[in-house]
Amino acid sequence: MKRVSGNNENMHLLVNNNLPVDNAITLIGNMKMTKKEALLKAAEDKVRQGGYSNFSFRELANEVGIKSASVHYHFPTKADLGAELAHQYTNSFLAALGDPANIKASGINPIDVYTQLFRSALITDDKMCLCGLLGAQSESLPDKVRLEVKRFFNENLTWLTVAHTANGEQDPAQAAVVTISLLEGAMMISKALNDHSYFETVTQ
Amino acid sequence: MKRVSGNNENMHLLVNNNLPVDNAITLIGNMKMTKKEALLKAAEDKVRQGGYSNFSFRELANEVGIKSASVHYHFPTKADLGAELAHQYTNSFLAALGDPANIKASGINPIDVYTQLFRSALITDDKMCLCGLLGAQSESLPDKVRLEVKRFFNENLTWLTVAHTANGEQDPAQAAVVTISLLEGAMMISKALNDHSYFETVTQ
DNA sequence: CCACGACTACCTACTGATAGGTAGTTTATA
DNA sequence: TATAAACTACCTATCAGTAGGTAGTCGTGG
Repeated sequence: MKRVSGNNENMHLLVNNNLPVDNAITLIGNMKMTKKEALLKAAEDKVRQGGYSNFSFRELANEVGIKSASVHYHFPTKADLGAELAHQYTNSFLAALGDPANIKASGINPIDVYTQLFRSALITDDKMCLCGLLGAQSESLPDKVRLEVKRFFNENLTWLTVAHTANGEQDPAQAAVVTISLLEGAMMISKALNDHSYFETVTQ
Repeated sequence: MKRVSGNNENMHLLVNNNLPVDNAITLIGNMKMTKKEALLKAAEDKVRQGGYSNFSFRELANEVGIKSASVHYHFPTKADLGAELAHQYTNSFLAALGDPANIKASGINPIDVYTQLFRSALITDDKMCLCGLLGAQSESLPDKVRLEVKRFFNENLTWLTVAHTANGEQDPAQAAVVTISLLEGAMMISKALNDHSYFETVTQ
């Protein structure tokens, strides 16, 4: 097992990352992360390809190099893993967006920033939006996962409404729903037809 | 087992439906259908709620009143069932749409007809578009299923391009992608937030 | 008589989950 | 400073349940 004892350098690193000081740190694809982080990353890939049932504890465990039973140490149930995954995805997404008012103040259209984040999710990763896919299969999700997916869309609609307000739209709330619908739909079609140019066509 | 022998009335019915004359006819929810049709209907409900992995042969068999092994008589593999499901869904969808030129000629905007078909899919059934959900999880589908999903979107884009051309749009191909993106996206958000009013907001 | 549409009876693989255990680390206490 | 208690991050072994799929059987209708 790879363990890193708490010397001065990586003590600093660990504290900055809010990690338990003695957590096992593993190298996964040149990225330092805890097993828990690695599990979430592996799960994200699977879910963004095929939805909630497209990952299993065994698969994730194999990919990060532990046993499936040990995954239950980090996430008591599959629903817990799914909920935490959606929660962190939403947080990262919002963090990457930044504050729409600040963006507007710096002379940039926040809707372009929003569109660009969707674009990079599709182009860089070649995968669907995690919460888009989960939202579509909302009916079959465990409650706590569905709740986190709802949070994603509510937070996004709030952000977009502020952005459209800053842009002086006459109906910013409606514009927000239209924007997110268009982007999620364009993503879906690009994935279904395996051709990213559909996304570009829509966002032009 | 409920069987209806081929008397004169339903002989007529069967021939009109292109069914093998001696197929076992079952009453499922006041609807006369063969076991095969009933299996497809049951699968459609499941898939439109949770995607391709949201149905199993055992579940379908229970719902139509046969054994899971017997499902293999109608559909050798799960992929065969999924592909035929998507194929028939596409055909029904296109048939319900009709000819965009004829619609336009009768003084109706074909895009309104298209929107209305999506609306009734969402409102009447309270479910996602089958191929929308499958398209989002395209990466994890068996080849023959993915191919049928592609066909759905290609046929829809063709229909919409003709419709927008009839409407005199300057870029009918782009308008087609925008229309389907908007509707699939609005469906996704309405399902995720469990509120059909988002669909109405977008289509206004 | 024979094909159709079921059936019984399996199989192997995999699912999420649990119980109980271990080596090492940290913290509290006396 | 020594020791006890608690915690971390795993492990092995096992469970009952379910997945899709196969082989072979059989009654009924045309």
